[in-house]
Amino acid sequence: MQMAELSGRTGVPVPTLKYYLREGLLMPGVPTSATRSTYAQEHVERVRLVRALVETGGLSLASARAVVLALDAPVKRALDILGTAHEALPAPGSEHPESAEVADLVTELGWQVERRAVARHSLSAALEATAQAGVPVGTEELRRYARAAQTIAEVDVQSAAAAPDLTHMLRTVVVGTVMIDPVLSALRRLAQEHVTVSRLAP
Amino acid sequence: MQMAELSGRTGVPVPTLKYYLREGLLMPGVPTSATRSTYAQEHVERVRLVRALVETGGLSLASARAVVLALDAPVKRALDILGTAHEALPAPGSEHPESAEVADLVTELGWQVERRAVARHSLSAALEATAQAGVPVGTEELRRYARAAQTIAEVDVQSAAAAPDLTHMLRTVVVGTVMIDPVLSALRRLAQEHVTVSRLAP
DNA sequence: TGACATTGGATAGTTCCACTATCACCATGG
DNA sequence: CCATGGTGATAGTGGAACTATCCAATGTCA
Repeated sequence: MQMAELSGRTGVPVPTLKYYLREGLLMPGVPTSATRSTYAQEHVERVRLVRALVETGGLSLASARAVVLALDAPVKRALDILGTAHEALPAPGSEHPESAEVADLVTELGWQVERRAVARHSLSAALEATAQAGVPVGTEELRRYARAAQTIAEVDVQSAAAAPDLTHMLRTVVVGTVMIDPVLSALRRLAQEHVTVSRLAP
Repeated sequence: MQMAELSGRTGVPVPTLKYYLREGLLMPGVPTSATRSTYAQEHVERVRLVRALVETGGLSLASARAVVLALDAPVKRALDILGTAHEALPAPGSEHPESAEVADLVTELGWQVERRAVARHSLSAALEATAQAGVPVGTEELRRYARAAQTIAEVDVQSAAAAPDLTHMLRTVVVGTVMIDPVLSALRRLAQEHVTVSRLAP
């Protein structure tokens, strides 16, 4: 397969594929001559992955590149996978200091989370922003959200554990972490409607 | 308070405030002369809300405007609030057709959700994109995510129900729907680490 | 009173991102 | 053998979100 067919199968225009090549989002094909290369199924999958990350996951091209680079790197131990994944993913508010509220939450729930985990900063920043927006999250609500997040994480980890090898496991964790967020967001809105309707019109 | 002080209190530069004024994101102050207006606390709150929606919620300025317009409109019945909120919020993939998988999920869980609810399309699009990214969500996983989403939605609805009046209720629902997503995302990553660590190193 | 800063309103310019177009040159296949 | 399509390089486009400049009118303070 060469460029035109890759374009046809993915729905991405040729100039854009060239751009992705330049930007390191798509690995080069195998050159068959000075001016020709062929591409394989893995290129099709890569392009589809990039588009999914960008369009649905809301990543910038730069973040998408970090993700695919992480996927290409070899994996040593299962324990490293989550760290690699969370490093490769964009962490909004990573420069925000951790709030006491977050520290309390983590210890109170007995969660085993590194003191320097970026997600602590992200959570602090998100809570701060929510308060700035005029609708602060109460302690009790936060606790209930956290418990729901834990059941979600258990599903995540089980799915990842079902992967046949470490490479697939990394892929499941990285891609899942990015792509399931929109799924959860849509499910939440659906559930909001159900809960509201069943309360007001039982 | 005039423009310079509004800028000082919010940390937003004066030219940007003028821009927000032009774009209808910030309501005009009360003019005290041909070339001067004064701003009040509500303006400070509005600016902070807009910045929170844009920076943390990830909304475009256009979406943020739709949100603040919705907040300014009067509310008639509590039942309309969720509809108003979901209309004002951006719905990724709203043009995507609803998949059979989503229809099945909703009926199977007994969720009372309008046939034409946009969240159905958003969910279909998100699931499709996840599959395109090479990590499809299994039926069983989806069901478990959905149940977790329902507990989250119950917290959402309870928080909203605690509002003193319909205006505050609308505010809680709209802002909460946008701003809690990042909170949940961060909680999920924290929980992933906890679950992983307690599995691998019990 | 007069110097100076600030405001509102208008218009134009900048930066970044994600493409998209064009060009010159080359290789293959019918 | 030459039209078709590929390659790499360079340049251009369009949208979003600011940012800068200018102006005349108006406050503020020495």
